[in-house]
Amino acid sequence: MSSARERAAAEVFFALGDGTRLAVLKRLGASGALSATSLSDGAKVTRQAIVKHLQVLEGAGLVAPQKRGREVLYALQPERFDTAREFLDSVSASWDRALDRLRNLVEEG
Amino acid sequence: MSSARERAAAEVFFALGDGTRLAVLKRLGASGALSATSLSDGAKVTRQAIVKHLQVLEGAGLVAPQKRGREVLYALQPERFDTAREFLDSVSASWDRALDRLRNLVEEG
DNA sequence: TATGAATGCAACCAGGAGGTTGCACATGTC
DNA sequence: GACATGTGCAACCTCCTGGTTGCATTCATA
Repeated sequence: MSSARERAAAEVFFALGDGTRLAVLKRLGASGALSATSLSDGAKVTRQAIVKHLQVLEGAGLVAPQKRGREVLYALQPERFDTAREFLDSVSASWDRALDRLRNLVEEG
Repeated sequence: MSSARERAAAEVFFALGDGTRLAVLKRLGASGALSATSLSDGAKVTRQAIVKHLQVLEGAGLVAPQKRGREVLYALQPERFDTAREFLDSVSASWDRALDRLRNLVEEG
C-alpha cells in the first residue's frame, strides 16, 4: 500500500541521497540561484554531470529553473523539504506509540 | 569541502531513498522490532532482498539488530532521523538568509 | 538427538546511476 | 555579422543497486 505521499517521499529522499547533489543544494542555499555552469566550476565533476543532477533535483521538485538571458538559473524550492520531514515525523510518531503500547503491556502483564 | 556531517546525511538520505526500505521503516515504526523473515512475508520481495535492505539501513544507523533466541530483531533508531532533519533545516535557513540579502540589495539599490 | 525454522553466505543477473566526451544550437556582445 | 559563452542532446562506459536462487549453518524444541 505504498501511497502517493510515500512514493513522493522516496523520490525526494533519493534525490537527497547523493553527495554531489547535497553539495549543489548547499551551494544554492548559500549563494541563491545559480546556473549549471556556475555550479560546475569549483565542483569535481563535469558540467554535464551537474546538469544531470539538477534534472534529478528538479524531478523531485527540490529545485526550479528560470531563464535569465541565455542562462538558466536553478533556485532552491525548500518547501519540498516538508515532504521529507513529514515522513520522518510520522514514522517517529508511530514508533513512539509502539513504545508506549509495549510499556503498557509490560505494566499490565 | 564535504564535511563528515554532510557525508553522514548523504548516507542517511540514500538509505531512505528506496520505496522498499521506506516500507520497512514504516512497518518497524508501526509494529515495533521485527525479524527479516517477518518483514519478508507480506512484502513483494524475497527475504534476502529484505536482508540486504536491512543491512543498508543498519549501515546508515537507522536500524539496530538485537538477537532474541535464534531470531534477529531489527529495531528502529529514530534518533538518526535528526541527521536528516539537521541538513534540511540548515539549508532552509541559509536559503532564507540568501533571500533576505537579496531583498536588502533591492531596497538599497 | 533429530528436525524444522531462522539466519548467513555466495554467486549470479539485469538495469540504472553517475560520469565522461564530443558536437550542435542558442544568444548576448563587440 | 563574428565571436565567445552558455545550454542541450546523444552515445558511451563502468560500477553499483536491487533482486534472485541455492545451499550451508545455527539453534530452540519435541
